[in-house]
Amino acid sequence: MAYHHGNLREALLQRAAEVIAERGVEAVSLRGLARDLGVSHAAPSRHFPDRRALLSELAKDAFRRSVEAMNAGADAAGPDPVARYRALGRSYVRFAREHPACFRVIHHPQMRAVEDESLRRARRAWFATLREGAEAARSSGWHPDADPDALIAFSVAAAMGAALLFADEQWCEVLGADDADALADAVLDLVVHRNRTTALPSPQQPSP
Amino acid sequence: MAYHHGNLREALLQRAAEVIAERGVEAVSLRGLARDLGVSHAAPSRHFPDRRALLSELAKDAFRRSVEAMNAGADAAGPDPVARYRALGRSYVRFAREHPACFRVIHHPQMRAVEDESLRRARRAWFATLREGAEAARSSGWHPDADPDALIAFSVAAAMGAALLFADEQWCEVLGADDADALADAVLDLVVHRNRTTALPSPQQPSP
DNA sequence: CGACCTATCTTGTCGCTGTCAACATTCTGG
DNA sequence: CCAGAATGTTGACAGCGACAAGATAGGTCG
Repeated sequence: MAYHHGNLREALLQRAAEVIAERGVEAVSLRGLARDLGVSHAAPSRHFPDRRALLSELAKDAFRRSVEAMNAGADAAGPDPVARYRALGRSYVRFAREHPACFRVIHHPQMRAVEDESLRRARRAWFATLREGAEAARSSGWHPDADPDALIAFSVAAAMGAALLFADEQWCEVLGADDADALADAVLDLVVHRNRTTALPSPQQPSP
Repeated sequence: MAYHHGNLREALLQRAAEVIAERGVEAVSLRGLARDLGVSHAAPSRHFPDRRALLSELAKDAFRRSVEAMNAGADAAGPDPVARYRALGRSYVRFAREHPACFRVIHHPQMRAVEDESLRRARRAWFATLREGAEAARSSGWHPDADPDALIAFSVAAAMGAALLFADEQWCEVLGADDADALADAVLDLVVHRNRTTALPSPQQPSP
């Protein structure tokens, strides 16, 4: 048995993600992770000064991966900005559903108080991705008359709210969603619904 | 000094709400509350078997008060179901902004796992309030062609997302909202925006 | 009045946690 | 090869939730 674990840092992050997925963020304890990995109770402190730092690292990675997923979804949706914007939101909700641990740690109250600048940057990058998508969609006929700031705030609220809802088993049950993915898509259709009060210049759009 | 506190239960709830507003749900500890109130560390256990029970009680009360606020807002908005529905959402966001402790405890991850039946009922009552408002609005011309279940889910997602956003100082800053209340109203306008693809029968509506 | 009962609060204890300090081992670069 | 950095261990301390046993107050009924 090696004295050095070899890759304790990554092992801690991975095991923490498992614990979060199984029993929530609250159930993550540095000592518990150390036990699970067969190292001494203070070993994690060599890689993360405190519990928050570990969760912060997880959150940072979760933001990065969710942005990747959103961009990939948008790219797969083709050139139309509104379609891309819808795919952005859809990808975020899917990401939240497929990676509950990531989503939970991102939105955990404890993470709101963290000062860590790199985490802040990750959060801002996520926001920027959504904002740019919303602005492009607006330029392309999505609520062209609305206040841009309001549209962005609406986008963030809808994305977070939908992800919160559909990543939560209890909420899905309350909503009576047999097929949560389908219901999530229907909700996104309502978000992205083109505002027909003004004529749309863009010629090609599969009427929703 | 009386041996009996007299009204320890209420004092605990009140102090816990203060702590949540100041430092978040995580900062609430039974021992800390006991210290603040000048009683012994085990005194709270006579009124709440464990920490969860205290938070659950706070959440229950928060649900009750938010439903009251929503109903009051709707009643003040007059008879038009769409206007009432919009007021419902607006009142919820305002409630979240004015009572951050209530909102935080309601949506705290730890509260999702609670078995307490009375808490479940309180949550369902909140949901029912929003659902009925959404269904009435639909009957009155709000997205009449959309799937009712999707409309309800959209309503819940938008309400939770908007409240999450506008009850959070950091998010308000990121959104660049000088006047968060005004921006929240603009977001709600986007949510409640009448779908003009179908003619609206109702005669009186202040076009947004 | 006094015995009793119940609700309430206190004291003491246990195991868990995060965090720090001191020490041990392994790895690595010069 | 060896000094220092990186990594892991051991030990300790305070704070926490939770439980058990005992103390005190308020009321009830003889």
